[in-house]
Amino acid sequence: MGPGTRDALIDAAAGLLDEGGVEAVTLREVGRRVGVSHNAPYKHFANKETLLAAVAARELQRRVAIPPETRERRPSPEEELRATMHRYIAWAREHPARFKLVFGAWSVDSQELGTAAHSAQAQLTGIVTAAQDTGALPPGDPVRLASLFRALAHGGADLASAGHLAPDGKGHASPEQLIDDLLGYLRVAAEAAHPPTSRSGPASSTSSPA
Amino acid sequence: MGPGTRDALIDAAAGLLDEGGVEAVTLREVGRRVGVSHNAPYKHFANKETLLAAVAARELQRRVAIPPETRERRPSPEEELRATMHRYIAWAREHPARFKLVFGAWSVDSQELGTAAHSAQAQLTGIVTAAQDTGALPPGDPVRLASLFRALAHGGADLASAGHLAPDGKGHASPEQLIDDLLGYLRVAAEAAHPPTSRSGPASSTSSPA
DNA sequence: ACCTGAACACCGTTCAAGT
DNA sequence: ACCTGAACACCGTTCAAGT
Repeated sequence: MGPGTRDALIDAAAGLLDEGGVEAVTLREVGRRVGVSHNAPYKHFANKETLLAAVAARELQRRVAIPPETRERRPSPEEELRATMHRYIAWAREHPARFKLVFGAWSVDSQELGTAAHSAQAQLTGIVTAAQDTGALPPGDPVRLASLFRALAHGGADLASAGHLAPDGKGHASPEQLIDDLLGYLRVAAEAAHPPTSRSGPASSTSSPA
Repeated sequence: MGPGTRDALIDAAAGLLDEGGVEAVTLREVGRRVGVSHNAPYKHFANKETLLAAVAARELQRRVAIPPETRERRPSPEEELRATMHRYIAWAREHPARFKLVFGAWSVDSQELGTAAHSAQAQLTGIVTAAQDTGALPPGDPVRLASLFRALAHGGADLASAGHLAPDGKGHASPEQLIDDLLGYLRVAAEAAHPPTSRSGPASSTSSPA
């Protein structure tokens, strides 16, 4: 069997996606690239949407399971949060078609997609909780705070990729800058919420988990 | 001529867009609804994308020029900003296909689309500046602060419309709540930036324009 | 269990005409 | 100036076969 026709089909679809966007992904061209007939894909996927869902699931799984080497030790949870959001934005900018596919409406509900998304969500929430413990973020529901970052990064990346962020062509506000701005405001808000002058030493000392 | 074939084509395309998303907009079905042949649209638009751009431009123009009656006097610029962002989110939720079309990549660069977008941007920046004057928002570049709100509202609406915001089906964070959260954090940051205890009376007194 | 070839209904777009 | 009808190349999907 060798590489497996199914994986080859997913590979070909992903390649077409990167080259020409989702509308360039054609079952006939996918079959052509793999070297099978134009309807061989129907023996592995129910239809075109199911094949696209498989591409999205693979992309999301790869992103969640980033090799630990590249996740170098960050100096603080706040910097890890910043780096995670910047990575998210860079991914959206470098692979806009994959980004739109993964976060588009999933007509078919793939189990793979759901669990991968949930895993990414949990990972981010963990970083947010750690950043709250160091005083970089204000207290409160970490899931909600994580959603705030995720929505900002998502919207910034989407607007930027469509050219709707900078108003006059000036580099007036990159999505990365917006993330940095939010981190700055939240640090100020966190310090106002529980000032570090209260009783103990430096606020960045490790505290007990929430 | 009556209503004009061109406008009728745009109407039909908008109707199909609302009913079945962008992939339901077909030049042949548009012609069918208007009662002309399947390629009569080519006498009014260069191609399908140009017709879609006209639909997007009309939608954006309508949104920018909201009848002043509905823009009731808000008690403060902060509340006007909140209402503007909530309106944006409600629009995205009620008309997801129009939302995606307007903010998708514009392959054809329509002059109409550009100026309407610029006008919406300027309108939002004005509200932000007013909110800064009342001390509800921290000082700094108002264009950048407006981009922060716009990116958050956009991302929240997009994630919510695709079902990617609430992690467990719980109503854990609506886009509107995220906007409210951001407004709360920015108010705290604004008060920390220039505390109202400095010299003058209540911070909400009208000041000179920026 | 996997693949092929013909076929169907649908598209976007072009072109030669019509009035 | 606006519209029509035929035609072309392309799709997604189905079906009857093949091994």
